[in-house]
Amino acid sequence: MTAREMFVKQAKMLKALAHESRLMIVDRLSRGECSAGELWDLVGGDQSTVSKHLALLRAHGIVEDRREGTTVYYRLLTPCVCNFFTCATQVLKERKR
Amino acid sequence: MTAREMFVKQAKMLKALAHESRLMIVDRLSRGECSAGELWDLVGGDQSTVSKHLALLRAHGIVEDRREGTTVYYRLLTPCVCNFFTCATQVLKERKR
DNA sequence: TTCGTTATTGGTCATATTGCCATATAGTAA
DNA sequence: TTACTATATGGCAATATGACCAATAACGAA
Repeated sequence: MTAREMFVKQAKMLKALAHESRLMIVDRLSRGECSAGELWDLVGGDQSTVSKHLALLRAHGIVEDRREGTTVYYRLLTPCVCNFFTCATQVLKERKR
Repeated sequence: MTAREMFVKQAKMLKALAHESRLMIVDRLSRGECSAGELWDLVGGDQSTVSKHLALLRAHGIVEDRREGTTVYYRLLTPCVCNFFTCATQVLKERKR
């Protein structure tokens, strides 16, 4: 893989995370599995909008789902995405100086 | 600051990074200061496009510039953004499993 | 089967992002 | 001043993204 291809992949990953609602979802999932409904309660707005955010995260391999009856539970596929929060917090903190 | 506001800020930061060309720029700057022209050579495309990417990074406090004659040098304002690369690499590696 | 609940998908519109062209600005040198 | 180099900005068209509404699908219970 060329360096450029690597940057393209990384950019796609970042884009998949770079949204307020999706960050909320990831943050919540970092504390454990959670149903789509609960995530909707958390994020607000239209239910289909939240579902689409989940679909996007799924498409990028950030979350996985499992169905139990009518309920779909989501969990982080790669818990290390939480490192992004640590990074982002650090950067925002730096900026204040 | 509410949790939501925090997510909004983090999302903006991630968006500012979430582009192939801007990642290339940040990666290059992580190895030291560099002129706009050199960054253009690196990234390719139109000069004004690269300039706009730089302006965006500047607007988000990710890079700083300094002018020396007609040349403008850029550097990372918050070197810790490099942590994002480490994170992203980890996540992409995890996905392959 | 039909009903009710939960979640996803399709359609559409508004807005944001990106890239290129042309132009403008900042600085140096003659 | 003019000419030249290095960068930045304005404008526009193409594309991408996000939010909502409506319709659909998946499942359990009756």
